[in-house]
Amino acid sequence: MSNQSKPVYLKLRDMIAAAIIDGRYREGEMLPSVRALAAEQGANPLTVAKAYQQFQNDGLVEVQRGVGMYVAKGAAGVLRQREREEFLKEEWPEIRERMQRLGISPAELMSDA
Amino acid sequence: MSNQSKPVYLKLRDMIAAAIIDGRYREGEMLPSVRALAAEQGANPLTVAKAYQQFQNDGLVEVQRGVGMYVAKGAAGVLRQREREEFLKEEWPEIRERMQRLGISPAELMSDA
DNA sequence: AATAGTGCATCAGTGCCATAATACAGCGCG
DNA sequence: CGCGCTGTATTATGGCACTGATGCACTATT
Repeated sequence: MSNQSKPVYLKLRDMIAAAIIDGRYREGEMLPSVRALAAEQGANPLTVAKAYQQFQNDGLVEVQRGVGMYVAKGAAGVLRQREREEFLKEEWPEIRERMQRLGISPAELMSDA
Repeated sequence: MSNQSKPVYLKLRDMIAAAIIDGRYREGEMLPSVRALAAEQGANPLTVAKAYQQFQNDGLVEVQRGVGMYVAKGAAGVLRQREREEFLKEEWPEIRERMQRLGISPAELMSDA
């Protein structure tokens, strides 16, 4: 679902958020430059910048102009907590309702790791 | 998630599909007319027509020109089966991965009815 | 100073979505 | 027939989000 018709900058945003939460981008470390990530992902630098901007506004990354962007202290925790609440409050109720409608029992989903 | 920035015609499509699966629009029964549903939902008749069209192409509703549209026989089953497969194959893996990342255990969500 | 790397702002182009205003075509009923 | 209800086709238009190209401002390094 997330890899289909979703805007590129949102896919990038989720990708970056996941990397921060998972610790692949560690706190205090430098993030990939706009141009570098753009080249790596085959996207436009501006699109990548737009993805980064969301984190700047929330203070989750600190910008040093002419240098680069760094993961702020505590960003991983804040991000995980925020997404957690968002998931439980906004997304899960609809998912649950949908499963109920489609007759999908929770048991059959728990099997694999 | 489904009620946010999604195009109107897709929201209507999902709404109608849910109604058919739940049996609120029963097989053989007449669907709300394009104009009626448009007025009820505060949407444009053309947008409603666009939503209905998806079902016509799949033969899930039968059109009697000048009369109205009827839910085809077996539409509910086909629809539920199709959405079921789509959910299990496309959506659930990503949901599961996300839950894992956020540290949400499936068990705590399945409890209530 | 020169250079190359950062992020950022501005402007423009493109495509999808939604709407509007009509007009047309088929059916049922009085 | 005449009226009113169906769905459908056409064309045009405005809005909005996404994407993109270019150039500028800033910093570190040499």
